[in-house]
Amino acid sequence: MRAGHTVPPVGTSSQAAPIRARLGGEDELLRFEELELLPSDYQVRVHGVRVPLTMREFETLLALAERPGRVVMRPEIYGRVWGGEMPRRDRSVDVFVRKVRLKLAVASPEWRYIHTHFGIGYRFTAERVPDGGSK
Amino acid sequence: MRAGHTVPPVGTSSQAAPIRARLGGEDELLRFEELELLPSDYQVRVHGVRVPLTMREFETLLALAERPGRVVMRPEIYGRVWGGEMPRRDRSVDVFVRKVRLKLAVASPEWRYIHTHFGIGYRFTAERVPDGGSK
DNA sequence: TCGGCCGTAAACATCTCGTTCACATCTGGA
DNA sequence: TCCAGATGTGAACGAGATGTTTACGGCCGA
Repeated sequence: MRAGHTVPPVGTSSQAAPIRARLGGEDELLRFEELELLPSDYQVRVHGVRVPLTMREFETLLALAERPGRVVMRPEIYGRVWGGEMPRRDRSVDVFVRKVRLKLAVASPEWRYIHTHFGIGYRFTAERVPDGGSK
Repeated sequence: MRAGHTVPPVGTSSQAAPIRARLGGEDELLRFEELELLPSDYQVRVHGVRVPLTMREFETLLALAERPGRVVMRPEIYGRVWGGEMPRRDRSVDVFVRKVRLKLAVASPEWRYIHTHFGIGYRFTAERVPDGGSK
């Protein structure tokens, strides 16, 4: 599936297309501003420091980060991470998006990565936090 | 339905036919001067900046933008967005056209996109604002 | 065996948006 | 010019979506 995804249709301002560097023909490296994702070994780093995401958290993040700038609907995220149909009223995606948001906010306070689209889903885009994180 | 729509027969002055760029065989991109519509994930952009439309607002806009230069009657818009018959005296379409107009005016002040045809309906056409916005 | 980590689930809190109504303004015909 | 209907405008409300917190139980390594 990762093979089929396309570059986001529009080159948004600060949002750069992910840099995919092939290392050894297997590893993949996704970069978004301060964030570095290494899908091959479930790692996330900021400034070289590891962000302690669990398996599910990482997969949730990856489901979004693979389509930067695009709105991904919950059922799609669910299918990608948990597999199968998303049960009605299931909140798993929301809960894990929150967990990821928290950990990313700790590691990279100046940036906001996951954005909510009401009634639709979530969108991954690196955007600078307005205030700078003083709050 | 989006598949069946044709380029509008009307060769309005500044109104260019929408450019539809297929990306990944799924995405669709409608362009009208500064406006970019991405039906696949409910996004609208002006100069790369996202216009924060809600679901209904987007659908209302899309119902018009899919037929640029043509006058679309309220019942048709209603059926496309809300589904079913439009109740007598219903003002939903009007209210949402206004909301869309406001947001588009903020994002793209130099252009006017939605035009009223009294007693008939609305027409989507990108037209430059005469004065430049100072009214 | 024990303790900590993790995923799940449920409940509560908060926020957003669609709907609806009331009133203002405009249009076109009489 | 006047009137009736159409359209523009602004705001309040409630339902539902999303955010947040907590508790529970299983798993796994020490």
